[in-house]
Amino acid sequence: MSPRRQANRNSESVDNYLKAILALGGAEQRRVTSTALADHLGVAPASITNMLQKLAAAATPLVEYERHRGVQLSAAGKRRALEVLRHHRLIETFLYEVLDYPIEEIHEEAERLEHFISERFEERIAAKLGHPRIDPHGHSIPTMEGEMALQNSILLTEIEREGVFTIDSVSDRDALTLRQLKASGIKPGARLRVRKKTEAQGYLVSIGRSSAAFDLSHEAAGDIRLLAEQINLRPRAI
Amino acid sequence: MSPRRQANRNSESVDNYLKAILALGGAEQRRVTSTALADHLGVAPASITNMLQKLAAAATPLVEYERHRGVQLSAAGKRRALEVLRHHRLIETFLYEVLDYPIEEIHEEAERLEHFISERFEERIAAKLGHPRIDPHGHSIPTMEGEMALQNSILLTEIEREGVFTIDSVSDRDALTLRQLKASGIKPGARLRVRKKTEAQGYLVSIGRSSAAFDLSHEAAGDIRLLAEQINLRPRAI
DNA sequence: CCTAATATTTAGGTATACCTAAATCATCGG
DNA sequence: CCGATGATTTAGGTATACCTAAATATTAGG
Repeated sequence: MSPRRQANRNSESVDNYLKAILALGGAEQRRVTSTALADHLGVAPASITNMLQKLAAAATPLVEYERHRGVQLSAAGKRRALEVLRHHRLIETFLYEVLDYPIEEIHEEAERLEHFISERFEERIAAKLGHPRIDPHGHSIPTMEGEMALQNSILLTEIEREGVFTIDSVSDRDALTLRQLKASGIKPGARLRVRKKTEAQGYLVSIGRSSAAFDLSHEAAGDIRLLAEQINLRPRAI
Repeated sequence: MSPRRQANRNSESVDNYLKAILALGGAEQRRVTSTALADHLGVAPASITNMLQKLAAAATPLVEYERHRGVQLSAAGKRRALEVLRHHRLIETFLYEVLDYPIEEIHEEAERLEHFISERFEERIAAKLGHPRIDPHGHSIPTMEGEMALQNSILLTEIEREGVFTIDSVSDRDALTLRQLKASGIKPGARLRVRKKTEAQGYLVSIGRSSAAFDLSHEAAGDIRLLAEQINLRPRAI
């Protein structure tokens, strides 16, 4: 009857800090600055400092933190961050595959629910989906053991030469952008021809075999990753 | 990016107060005392008073409250309470039907998730389930418009005469009790023969056509409701 | 009708997770 | 190498939702 949750579970806020540190630190687990976290989480820098001090001082510290030197996840923190990320991506896959959500709506729902589902729920939806390794955005889903496949892909914004690529993933950062990209046929697995950079740091691209080209803003291009292995480079720069 | 939720949504705590007032006030919406709420929610009586004052003083009050005279839901409070109850029962049905949860585990999971699902999630699982009106415990599910069918059933503990009854619902109040009742074949739709009251306010009953009788504690009997229409009364008291 | 027991409320305190304003630290350019 | 700028932290404050202890209101029994 008590409204309290299990004492061993982190709060939603703590989960979000851990996820943010994981995301901003990248695969190499770089130290993350307070400012970057403040930006990412939409919280005042002073609040970040407070929370990091608390997370570092806990009985089992979730982060390693030194004043003015940024923060990294501890083993326990990384474990939880990956668990929440697994929840997020499994829920997204479930909403898309089982509940027929439009792809641009799965992120927001998963963002809320990821903190509250039980181990059993996680296990059941994973089983229902056949233990998927990739979510509908093309992102890899960490395993139950906290392993995550490295993303062998590069950002569209890092492309220096014209060519034809396979789209690896499209970020769920912004629902509107995602909806627009979907409408243009830009989704994981699709073929993308990069024609040239536009004056405003954007890209002129076309999809599949179509020759109809359109512009991608720099921001939208930053949401698109291309499969590194299948890159078909052309000799001249764009 | 902000960790905050929509400002118009109640907190988990508020939802739980509203649900408790709905449950304790019964179909007739009787006034509910602070003590009853304190008991039900596992919270100190002083905390109840505090919360009720806040709920009553809100811009759109969720309850009507007078010092020392108990509390009732306002129209807005009742609307939200029924929405949360609908969420609870739809989620329970979904966990049971789609995710193959054992019945004694659906309550706890639904209790957490009911506060966090969106309208879209609610609508999608309802559609997937064919807009069910009864949950796996035999409880009726409020409609999207906030209508709930009256339960035309009586508590086993109110039975005064021996007879054969159809089980209408079995409460999800306690997972252990529910598991034990399930193991004895006590579930909605089953036939229950009530033989006699035992010395300790319990009941001697048997299931289906079986003549094997067993004891139900008074507490367990309080979790079982019997279909009022189909009651087959015997002439003598038990 | 009055008092004792019980129910309820008031008062004051805690932890979480935010905030703003002010102070301090780090680093880069001259 | 030293000060200005920007990054970060400290200090002090807010709201939510709980708590305990003390005060007060209600009700029921004699």
